[in-house]
Amino acid sequence: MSVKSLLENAVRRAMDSAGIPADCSPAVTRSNRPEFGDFQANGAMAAAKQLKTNPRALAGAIVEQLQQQLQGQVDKLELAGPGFINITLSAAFIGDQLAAKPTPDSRPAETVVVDYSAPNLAKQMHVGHLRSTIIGDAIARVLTHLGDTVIRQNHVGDWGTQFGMLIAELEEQLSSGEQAELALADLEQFYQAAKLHFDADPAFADKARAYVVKLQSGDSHCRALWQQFIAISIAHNVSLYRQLGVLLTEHDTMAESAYNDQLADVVATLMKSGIAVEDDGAKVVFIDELADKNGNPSPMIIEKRGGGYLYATTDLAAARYRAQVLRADRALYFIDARQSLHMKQVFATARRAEFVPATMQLQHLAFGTMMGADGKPFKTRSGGTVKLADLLNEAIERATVLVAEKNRDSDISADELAEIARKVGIGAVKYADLSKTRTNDYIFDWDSMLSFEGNTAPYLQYAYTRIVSIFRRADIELNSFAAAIAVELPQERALALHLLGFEDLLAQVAKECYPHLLCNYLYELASLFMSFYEAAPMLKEGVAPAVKASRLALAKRSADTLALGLELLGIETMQRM
RNA sequence: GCGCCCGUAGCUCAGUUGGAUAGAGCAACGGCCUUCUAAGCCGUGGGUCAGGGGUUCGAAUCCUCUCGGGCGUGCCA
Repeated sequence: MSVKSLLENAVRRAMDSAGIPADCSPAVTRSNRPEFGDFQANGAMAAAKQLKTNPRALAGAIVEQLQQQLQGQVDKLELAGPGFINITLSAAFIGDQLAAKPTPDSRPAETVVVDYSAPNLAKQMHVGHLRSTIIGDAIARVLTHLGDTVIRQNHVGDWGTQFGMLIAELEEQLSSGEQAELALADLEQFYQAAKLHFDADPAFADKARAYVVKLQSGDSHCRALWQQFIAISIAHNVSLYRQLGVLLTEHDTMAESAYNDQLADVVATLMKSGIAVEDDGAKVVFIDELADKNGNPSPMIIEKRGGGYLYATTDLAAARYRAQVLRADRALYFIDARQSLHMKQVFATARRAEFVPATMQLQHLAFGTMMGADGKPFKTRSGGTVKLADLLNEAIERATVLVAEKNRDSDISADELAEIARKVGIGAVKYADLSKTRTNDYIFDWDSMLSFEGNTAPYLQYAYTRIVSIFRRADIELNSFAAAIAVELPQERALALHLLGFEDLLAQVAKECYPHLLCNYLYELASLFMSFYEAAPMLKEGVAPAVKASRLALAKRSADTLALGLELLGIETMQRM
């Protein structure tokens, strides 16, 4: 159990003894100033308000109980201000807690569907897909680490009207002797070519329209062309996922088209139960929960006038599949914030139709848009969308220059430098995204993410290599090292207490799906380690053996936490840089 | 019109179910390398938390209004 949970339990028991109702939180947090101890419990004040009694007296009663409960674990319990309880732990207790293996608080394992990335297969992946892909992957990793059964679902777009045009184009290029892989080597170019063709040649445009219909009615020729197109497009994406260090594979693909044969049933079910009604020729669900202030319910069309389904229909089928076939306890949707209304509509309808049980959680984890330095959506100089592949290549190129500069006099081989640059470049791009609050727009800026200073991936990677370097120099095996920890210096204490909060932090990330919390934690950890490193020599002359061992143990614990934290973010570490 | 989100230092961003004197980084300025990687550390300056009103022991945080910005809003996804 974490130190914080332990304190929360103790304070809660003390609150029981003081006659405080069970719904009052102990409100234990880390103290924000050293003079207020290590932790503070602020729950007495809120409880006093509810009970209409004197907060300081109530806090005093809690402190009295706590004195007995925390015997030996704390050095000092202080009553301050209107009813703050300041807790200073004993150094021995901190050392013992650090020596104990970090065990997560018991948390019931769940089956969690994580829906992320979801590019449209008609085109090459671009920066617009980056946030969903990176953030979703990080959360999937965290949940897996905490013991959940994670089912990744890459809900790729493979069924729009544009596919008629694309397969008609593909057919034509194949008939002129082109190989499919070559024709589709650059999807963006292929799309442009098809579009030009479509606009310039009426006969081709007619064929394209006809092919949409044929494809959707199961024509085998069109279907074969389409499958060829889809397979190559997915292969492109998977290779990008590899380069990005994202765990998605082709097996996680669950395309829109996979639900085609269920759409009629979704609509029929909703019509039959009266949840959907015919309106102006279309089949529509009117959602009262989302009504505006004038009482107009929010409409969601699930079948167009004259037939044809929409993405709402597909999303309803997917929600049902995730509940009834995948048996998920929780489904997470990492989708752009602009689709908030749509997600609310789908969730409300899926629940009302009992496609998903009331016990299953549906969460839309929205994120903002990636902006350029000018505060407008991130584009190339000529105003086009930035391809993901180009972005990653540029990141590595930029990192290569920087890494080479820093290692002008080092004996690291060219191959290893290239590997370092790759990890630094990719890590920088991912971290820049992960470290901003998910729900806000964020500004993409090469210089700040690769500046190697401040809250960046390179800083964290550097902190890690610095620790590895200590052990290498001392010729001690990092992985197997163990020693008792005795915290003495303030820098040791601060680092130790921060390390003890890791499990709590992960639990919070799993619950709220905010990777930036983990980033902030790791950045603070690295900063605290750097300060500790300056203040607490390990290998230098005159350091007593027990002190040296203790500090090395703290360093090891820091390295392990950094490495694990970065891994959960999907960011690679290295032995030196 | 209606709905959702946002507004914190010059810039980029944190800020926990309301907690004590609102924090980092960059940029600026000043220190620290014959001693574990200076991609670092220590320090200084910098704030009408968009604005008004309210709730209370206490508000960046909750309520309300105003201003400013973004996005969405019946047959694309």
